[in-house]
Amino acid sequence: MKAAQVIIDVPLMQTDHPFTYLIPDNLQGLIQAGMRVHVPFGQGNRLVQGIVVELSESNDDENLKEIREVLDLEPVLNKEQLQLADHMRKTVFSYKITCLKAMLPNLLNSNYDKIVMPLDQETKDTFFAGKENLKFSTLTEDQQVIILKLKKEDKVSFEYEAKSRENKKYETFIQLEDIEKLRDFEIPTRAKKKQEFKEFLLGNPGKKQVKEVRKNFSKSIIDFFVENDLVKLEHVELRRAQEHFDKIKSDKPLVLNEGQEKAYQAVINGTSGKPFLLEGITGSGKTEVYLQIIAHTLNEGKTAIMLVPEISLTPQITNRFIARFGDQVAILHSRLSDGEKYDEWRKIESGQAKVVVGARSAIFAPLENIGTIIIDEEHESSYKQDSNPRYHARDIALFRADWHKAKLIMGSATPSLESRARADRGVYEFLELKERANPLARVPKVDIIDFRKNMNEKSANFTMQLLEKIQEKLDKNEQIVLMLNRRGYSSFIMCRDCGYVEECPNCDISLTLHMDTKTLDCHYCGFQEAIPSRCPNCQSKKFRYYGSGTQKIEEELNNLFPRARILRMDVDTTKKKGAHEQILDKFGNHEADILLGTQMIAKGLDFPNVTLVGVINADTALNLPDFRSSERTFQLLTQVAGRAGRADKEGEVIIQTFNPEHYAIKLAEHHDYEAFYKQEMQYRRTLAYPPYFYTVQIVVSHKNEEEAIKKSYEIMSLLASKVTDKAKILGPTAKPIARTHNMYHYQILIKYRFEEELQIALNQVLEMTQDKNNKGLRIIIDSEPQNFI
DNA sequence: AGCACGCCGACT
DNA sequence: GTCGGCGTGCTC
Repeated sequence: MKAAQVIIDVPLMQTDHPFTYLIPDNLQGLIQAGMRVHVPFGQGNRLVQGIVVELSESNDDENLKEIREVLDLEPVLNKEQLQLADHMRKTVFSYKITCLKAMLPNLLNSNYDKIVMPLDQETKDTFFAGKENLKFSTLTEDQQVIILKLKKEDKVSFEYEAKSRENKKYETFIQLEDIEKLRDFEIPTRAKKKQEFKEFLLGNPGKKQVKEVRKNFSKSIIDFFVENDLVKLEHVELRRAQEHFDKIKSDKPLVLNEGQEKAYQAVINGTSGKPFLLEGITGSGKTEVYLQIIAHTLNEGKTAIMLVPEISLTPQITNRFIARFGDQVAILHSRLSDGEKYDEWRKIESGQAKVVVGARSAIFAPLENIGTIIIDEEHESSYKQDSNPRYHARDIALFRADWHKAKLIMGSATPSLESRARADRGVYEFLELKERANPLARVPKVDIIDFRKNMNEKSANFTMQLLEKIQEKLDKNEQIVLMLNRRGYSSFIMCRDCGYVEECPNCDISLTLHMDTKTLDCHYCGFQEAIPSRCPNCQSKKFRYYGSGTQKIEEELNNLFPRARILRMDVDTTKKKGAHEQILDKFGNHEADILLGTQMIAKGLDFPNVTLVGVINADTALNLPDFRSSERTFQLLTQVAGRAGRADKEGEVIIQTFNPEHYAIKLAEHHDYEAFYKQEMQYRRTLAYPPYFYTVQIVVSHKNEEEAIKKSYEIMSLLASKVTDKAKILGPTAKPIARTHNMYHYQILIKYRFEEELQIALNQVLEMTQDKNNKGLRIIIDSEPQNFI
């Protein structure tokens, strides 16, 4: 009999393989690989969603269950995506279903529920109050407990339900059927409203929104005309994020300068099949090159994906794509609602969209015939997903570019060392943009101020130099961007008498002070409490705020420059949907003089009136226990520095630091990426870090600290026995934040070059979690981790 | 995960 | 003597 191989939506090691289901007669011929189905699973035959990965033949098996229903008319995953999932399963150490689901919009995942039905009259009359059935999920927790008891007593039965959440938005339109027929249709003169509607229709024979018509005419009037076949109602599928598109004026390609033209030609004429690394200084006009490459791709009848880091996915950027390519563009944004994401997904899937602009997950866009994939700001660590499946968009891009024989372009002003090194070895083709696109815009002047030598009694956060510059720019009515490097650095509350610092009860970190909500928050587990009025330890009232959160700096700025208008942009002020854009719009319209924010202001903003960029604390990230901290600091400083003086006005940058001699800071002063690259490579070589070595991190967590330690040593020796002596195993060590969510975390880092057995060994480690004497053990395997904190 | 089967303590 | 607690194991 015909059967299908189905991957079940139960993300566990034991179920991480295809299950065989028979295809019942009524579904014969309807099922294809890549479709979603509902299948009965387990002894209770509860319905779960699954994805058909293959059709097969079953010879005898009457032990197999049948597929209950198909959710799609067409596959939602194509052959390429199914293969990609296979590839991911081998490389990212997460379950196949998790990989598959990463490629689908959330709305295509089913919700599960149980319909409860009473089996005897008494139960029906009492608990069900006469109703035929109840939805399990609508009951309170107490009621659910009662139902489970009734089930045991055989007084109720369950029917399992699985429902796709898929929903499309429709708009109803009125369409006039036949104008002659309407004209001849007689309406009694007494029916004033109907007469009026007839006149209205004759005057406006085109298609009209029911929503609009209903403002003047009631539903019964419209129904009367529908019943008499004078008009018909049409349900038209609507795209939820559409309105926005219509407002953007289209534009024309700009003339490329020599450098841009060279890069453009190299890409479109390239035949080697190698990916390109485009290293271009800030303001060198990379985006215009991308736009023209995409235009070329579209001319060839192919499609394109453009990846941008989430924080740079601002209207400023997306509008440029919409202006150039109009309705062929689909934007995938993490701020979109599930419905909006689903609409964009379908626009792509149907072939209507040819250019997809989006953050990390947009790399899975269901485009056919891809000609170009571009990854902008290639070095951004946000391209690596830090939850399952832990994929790097770059790796997915390599797979897809290979499959489609598409051009892959990775661009950055400060490429990741991994990519830059590959360009050196000829794995990537190296392209450079050395001039600014606007020849009038000069490279900003960068001043490094040594914090230690320039203490200021007026302020703990600002040197005199920076304060004077701010005043100077304010006097000239020019704008200022101030960046607070908040990584590993935030405000906490400490008792002056006994030194007590309030810590999270679940995690070993101090709580962060939030003045706006008057609370202490844990940034890891979300724990929140009111600021205590006395020290919980010694009852003293002398609390002091330490550290410099943006809120604190804002307050200080308000005192120092009472007349300056200040905008603050950080996680707290951008939580709300659209808040991000609002703040930037306001600043762009010069409704504020100073924009104060965390790293999010460093990315891709372009404000011509900004002539001063101040970095309040350049080096807080430098001290983090992460081998990429220098690289990150250099990238960040180079990026913010690029924010100053992009138009005709000269820009100035002031960097305050405690480590003025550090190469990451000194080389940022001269925007010297190549020198930084050379120096950092030496350091990576001596310490055997990427790009000289690959890394894989194993995090072992358990509620009980001893258990966590014991298991991590077990895992370490298992792995040690499988790798060659060329691989280096570090740890196990406690994670920098050893406890979060009431779990203890230990990590092992393996550095290696060629280890054939490693992948198999790591999968064995994953299987260990399933062992019954490893209850409560959680293991995360992260290949090429981006963050070590 | 979620459900069934199965083996031990406190109740009619 | 039974009810129901949750530990153990399986899911096409």
